Amino acid sequence: MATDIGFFKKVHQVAAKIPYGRVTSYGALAKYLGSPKSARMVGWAMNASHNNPDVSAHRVVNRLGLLSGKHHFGGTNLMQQLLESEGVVVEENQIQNFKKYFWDPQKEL
DNA sequence: ATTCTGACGTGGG
DNA sequence: CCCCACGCCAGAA
Repeated sequence: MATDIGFFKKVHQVAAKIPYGRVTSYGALAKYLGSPKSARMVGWAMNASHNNPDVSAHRVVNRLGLLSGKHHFGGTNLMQQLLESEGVVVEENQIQNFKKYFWDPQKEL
């Protein structure tokens, strides 16, 4: 049923709305979904989002702006390249001016 | 069925 | 400042 939306699906739907050139954190998404302590699941959901072309998992990083999930992007610096191609500055696997690029679903959605 | 692990975050010592 | 433990849910062995 379409009403059977689980945590993963919710994550996918929100993640799919992350604007171009913006990033957010797993915790922020989790919090928006009503489970601030389920940040891990958000990351897990990203793993499942490989089937969802609408979900850009590379725009989701941990709360420090670290590309913690880059190892799941083909195993190379693909994630960083994608971000940089969107105008996001990434250095040492960490997003610079993270706060500036940060997209808060609670605030902007 | 049980156990462990995993793209995290917060809190306590 | 650093280290450890807990919570959360799903999937794999």
